[in-house]
Amino acid sequence: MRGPRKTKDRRKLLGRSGLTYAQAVDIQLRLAEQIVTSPPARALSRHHSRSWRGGVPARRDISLVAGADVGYDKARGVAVGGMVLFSWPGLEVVDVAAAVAPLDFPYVPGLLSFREIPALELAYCRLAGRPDVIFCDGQGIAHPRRCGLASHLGVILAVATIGCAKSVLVGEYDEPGPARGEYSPMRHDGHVVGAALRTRDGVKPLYVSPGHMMDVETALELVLAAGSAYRLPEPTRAAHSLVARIKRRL
DNA sequence: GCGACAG
DNA sequence: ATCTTGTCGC
Repeated sequence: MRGPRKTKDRRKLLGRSGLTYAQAVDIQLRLAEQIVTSPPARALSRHHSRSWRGGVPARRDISLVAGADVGYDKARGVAVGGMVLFSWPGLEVVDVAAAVAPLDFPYVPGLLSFREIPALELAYCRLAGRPDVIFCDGQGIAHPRRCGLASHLGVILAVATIGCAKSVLVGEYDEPGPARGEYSPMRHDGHVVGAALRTRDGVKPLYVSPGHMMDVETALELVLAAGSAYRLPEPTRAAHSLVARIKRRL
């Protein structure tokens, strides 16, 4: 017997999660119905409450943001979740939190959230403050069932989220222009589910999609305002390095 | 049946 | 994601 055995049995339990593929899919379908597609406190901000401080757009409805990421320790069979809290729009680190959780769910395309959310939820609870928006490493609604990691996390935590993926899961798009800020919509099933955004000149685009309490335009605006030195927004980048740091200490 | 497939 | 140093390019 050789080659990667597929998880074709939708009735077979996935890892030690106690969930079958079919059950996980049902959960996503229910979560997707709870996704709010408009940004938080929209009436208070929007075009008029915007001001500029240090070149970063400020919004009255956002004073704290967070970056989230997860890393794995295959040997120990655990997932390390990390969250970094930032002031907004100043982008100063306010707090960091990490958590280790058992890795009981396998990596299955389309079901990533079940594998990473346990560690993220725990790290979130350990955070000193409550972010108004969380930048996640993965898809939001740019997902087969409109329930990627960012959407799933946003709904269960009741927090606005944005999916910042390094590669595509689903959706078609035209290559955006080469300059930072240029983007092109990603479509799936006849819907715009996100956008391929050039966060740095001449670099591979970042795939941005709304998670929860978010829309594409606001997501793009916030991602661009959350960093310009690297392809990934600062919050997500900080969370990634935090996780890497924690993993070494194990 | 043949590819594609977040992290 | 993870295994891993140096190296080619702007």
